Amino acid sequence: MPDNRIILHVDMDYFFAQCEEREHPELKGKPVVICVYSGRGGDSGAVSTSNYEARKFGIKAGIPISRAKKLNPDAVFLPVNMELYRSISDDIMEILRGFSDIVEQESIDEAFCDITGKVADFDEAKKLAAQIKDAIRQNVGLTCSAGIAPNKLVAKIASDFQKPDGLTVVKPEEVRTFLEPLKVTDLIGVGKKTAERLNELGINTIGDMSKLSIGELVSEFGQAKGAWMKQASQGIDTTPVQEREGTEQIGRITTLKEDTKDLKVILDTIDRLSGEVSGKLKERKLSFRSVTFIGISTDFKTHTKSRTLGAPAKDAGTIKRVANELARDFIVQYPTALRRVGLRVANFSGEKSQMTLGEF
DNA sequence: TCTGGGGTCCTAGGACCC
DNA sequence: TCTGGGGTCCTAGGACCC
Repeated sequence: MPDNRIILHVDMDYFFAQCEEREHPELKGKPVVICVYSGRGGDSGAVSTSNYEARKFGIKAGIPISRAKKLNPDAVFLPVNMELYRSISDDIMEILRGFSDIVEQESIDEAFCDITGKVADFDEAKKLAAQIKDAIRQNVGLTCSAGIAPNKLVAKIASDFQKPDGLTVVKPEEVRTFLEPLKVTDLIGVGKKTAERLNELGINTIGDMSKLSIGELVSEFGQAKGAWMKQASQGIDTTPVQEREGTEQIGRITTLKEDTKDLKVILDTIDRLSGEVSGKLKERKLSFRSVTFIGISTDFKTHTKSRTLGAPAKDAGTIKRVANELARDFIVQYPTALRRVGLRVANFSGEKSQMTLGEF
């Protein structure tokens, strides 16, 4: 796929917190912090999202709630309300579908649109993006940031470039100069670990990275990743915008009231999670073939035990039974206290979304 | 100041098959 | 004494993302 495409990335601004501001207008202008409480009592848990007022105090996603409270005790702390966010997300995706034939929802608050067939050039694309932003503001009452570029990789970086309520266009001839000064972690797919290794090699910016040979990158990061890094650093990305086929896995994970090695506590928790997972499977009319037990030890290391069944299953009983066996095996193998336990099913069959026939 | 919960994608080694 | 090559599936773990 040559890069003569026009790709739009839409990213909602501080989504969860903005949803709460919409529902509770009295919150506007105050620092708002959306929290995931662990259930261990008090302020145990982590920050999921915060609005820009809260970010001024250093309150950002991932930090402990207790720390956020020290940074600003007067901020408004709210628990996540996923149902609300999901329904608002659905409304936003509907609007995007009205403007673009191909919409790939990337997460609850982000999507790519391939608007190549909708506009003649990047100037028209910019006008269309402005219309989309208006439509979302008018109909949903939220602001977002948009990025337009010849591919997904650059469009995503562009949407993040000016926030909130931004609109950034990167034309094909501007891609290299746009990327050059940015940090390597601005490339989606380059995280903390990869950045550390790059920094050790004296590579800090995407421009630095593009000067490494493919051979150097491959010998350091392996064939697939190295080759991808060379391309990405030059702003080359040919992955198509595609409707997602449906989810690949469904899981539930929870923090235990206290760290434990007690098999009974773990099995009781697994029973509860099995029920929740099978409920989700039922909604989506899916059968699974593999079950994974997830144990996170007190040192925050993740361990898994999984099993693939000979034939697809869909009932809560099977999940419960297999998960129980896996949990027992796990306890024998890792005689370590657990902080969190989880369950995941995958290898789905059943109501896969239908093929789109319109194109043929 | 103690650290949530939901995902996707990739890798490496071993089993197994032709 | 030396002993192919390719493919797929499964398990466990890791990096990364929101």
